[in-house]
Amino acid sequence: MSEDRRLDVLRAIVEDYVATKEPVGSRALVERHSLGVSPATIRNDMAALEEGGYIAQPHTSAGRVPTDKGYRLFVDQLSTVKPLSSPERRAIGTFLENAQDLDDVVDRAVRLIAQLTHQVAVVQYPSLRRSALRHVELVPVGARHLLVVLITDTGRVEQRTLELVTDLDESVVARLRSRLNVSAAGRRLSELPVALGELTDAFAPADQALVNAVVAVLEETLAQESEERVVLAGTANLARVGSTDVRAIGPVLEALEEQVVLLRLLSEMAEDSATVAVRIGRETQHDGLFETSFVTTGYGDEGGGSVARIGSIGPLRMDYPGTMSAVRAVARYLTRILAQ
Amino acid sequence: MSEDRRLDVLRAIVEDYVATKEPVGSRALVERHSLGVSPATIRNDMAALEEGGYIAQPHTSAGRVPTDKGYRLFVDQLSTVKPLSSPERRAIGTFLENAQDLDDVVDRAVRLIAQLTHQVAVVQYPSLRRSALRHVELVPVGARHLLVVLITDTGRVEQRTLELVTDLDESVVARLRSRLNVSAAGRRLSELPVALGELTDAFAPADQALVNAVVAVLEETLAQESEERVVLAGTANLARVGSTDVRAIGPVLEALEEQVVLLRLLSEMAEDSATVAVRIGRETQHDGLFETSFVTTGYGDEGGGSVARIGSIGPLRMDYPGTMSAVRAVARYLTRILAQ
DNA sequence: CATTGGCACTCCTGTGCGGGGAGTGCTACC
DNA sequence: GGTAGCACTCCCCGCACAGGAGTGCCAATG
Repeated sequence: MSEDRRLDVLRAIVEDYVATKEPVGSRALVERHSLGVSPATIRNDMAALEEGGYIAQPHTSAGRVPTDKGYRLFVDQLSTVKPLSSPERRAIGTFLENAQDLDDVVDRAVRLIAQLTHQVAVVQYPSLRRSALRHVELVPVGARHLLVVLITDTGRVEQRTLELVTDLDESVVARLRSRLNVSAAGRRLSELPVALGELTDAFAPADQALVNAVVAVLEETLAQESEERVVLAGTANLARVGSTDVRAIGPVLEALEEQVVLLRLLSEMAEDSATVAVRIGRETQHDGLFETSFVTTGYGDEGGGSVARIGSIGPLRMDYPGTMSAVRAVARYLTRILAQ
Repeated sequence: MSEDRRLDVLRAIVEDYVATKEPVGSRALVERHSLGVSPATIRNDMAALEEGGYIAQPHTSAGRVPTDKGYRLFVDQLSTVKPLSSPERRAIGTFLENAQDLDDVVDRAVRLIAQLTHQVAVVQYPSLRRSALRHVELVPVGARHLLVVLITDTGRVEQRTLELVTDLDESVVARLRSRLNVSAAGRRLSELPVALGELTDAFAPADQALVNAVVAVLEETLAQESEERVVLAGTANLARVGSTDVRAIGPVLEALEEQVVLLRLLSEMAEDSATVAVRIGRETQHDGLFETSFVTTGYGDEGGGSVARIGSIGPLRMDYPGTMSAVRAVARYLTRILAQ
């Protein structure tokens, strides 16, 4: 029994099942793929694959369906990259080119992925900690409130309101503003604490409370993991005809609304060595996503690490090669756009 | 035949149908509500109600179900306000109190509505045009790009990038910034064009291009209807058990992703005279929402007009009184929070 | 004249049954 | 190892049938 053919059979099963959404039998397999052997032979291979846990049958005398393990093998070794069609490439380019600001870019990107993959798209905003600071603005609001606005090189804007115990002195605020921008601009947010450390000493004791409060807000803002934002699109694709029934999509929607779940997955996948990371079924480690797969990749590369991730979530029986190449293509364009 | 009782019957039908999700027959009606008459009498009333288009039967020999028109009558005349339980009130207060900034407030509010109504929640960001300007910031980015940041009194922050044909002169930028803030701060954005009109004259001819560009960006930003943002939560509630089947929720999700549809509805409903506006079924004028109802109300009152709207979308057979009071309660708290 | 009890009628729903078909596993054979 | 044949399993589909809920109508009544 040839080992190679057995893998061919697995690949054929995955492809057919993805295409037809129905368990695939030995006869259909030899008819649709020129394997050069008889159904009986395929049946032997299938028995071996089932023994190995790569495929399973929903019930006796039904065709076979890939298991999580089967998809995993397919993704790791059997799938070939599927290049996008040139109209698709062009569409990506023109669609993203015309964006106005960061919100717009993110919005367009997420819709684009949803449209290309016909699945749920996820785009993570550029991480605060990995961005560089462009500008800090302090805006007094009334006598005892100060609005702190951060602007990063990726175009992200964050704001915080600060409540003070003493009245504001506009000249102190102005000095602090210019100091902050001198010592902080251009730096990674993760390096900020060091840069801000000595700042306090430059001010009169009476004003140090203000300075410390502002510095604390800055540090707190960039430390907050929770400040990571993700945007979704294409959730309507979950309800496509022929998909699983209604009770299956409820838990998925719940999981997607729990941004915590998505953020955990995204950060875990950032550790993967592969450029395009894939989590299949139970690998997601989350109940609501046991029957879905998650394909992500980083964007906004800057000498190694990426600034955040984008991805697509779909059924176990998704078009892995197509999804992977779509996600990667959009990530490349995104990286290029953000570099400007 | 008493007209009053006929309305009682309609109310009972709506309430029972909402509670049981099943067509309600004449016998069940007399058993569950003490109407004091026999099923036969009720049947006569039902025939009249059906004649009037308020109820319908899915098929011969089934119970009756309210029509859009029936729900409308129920909402307009038959429902009584259902006050929230005091734990609910307290939960709203404490949940919203702890918000940090505008994004946080909006996020909490939308989740809160979703949780209270067990439906899809919608929160619209404070309208730019109806807000007052608190501060304008100009941040040079490189030599020929200028980041324009608007901060409103509702805490909303908007940004635009401006591309210039000449190099920036920092001193001109500084003068423009202070001028802008003097003449624009505290004003309604809708009044801005007037205030900005004469600004150009105060600058040297060489700098007027810059001034005009910035003014143009400001005007454009606040004119853009499309800049209205809405946030959703609770979409998983669409897939609750016992709800309509899977093909019914697809179109709804699509409609919800089309923010345009929501924005149109929200602005239409702002015209309604009632404080809490309701759109039932086909009244939404949108295919995807023909089997849903939309309950909204304004928040952030300022002498008449509200600053934006919040609402909840659910099935035709929703708990209208409960939804209406929940939405109204959250709006009140929101208004109070934003006033600070 | 509104109300009521009775009754025939309609139509949905659940269930059991049988045939057809797809697919498998096994065995004997090349 | 690969192949052909064959018996077996089990799903799916259509169908008939009984049960039941609910209605509409009619005649009787206060």
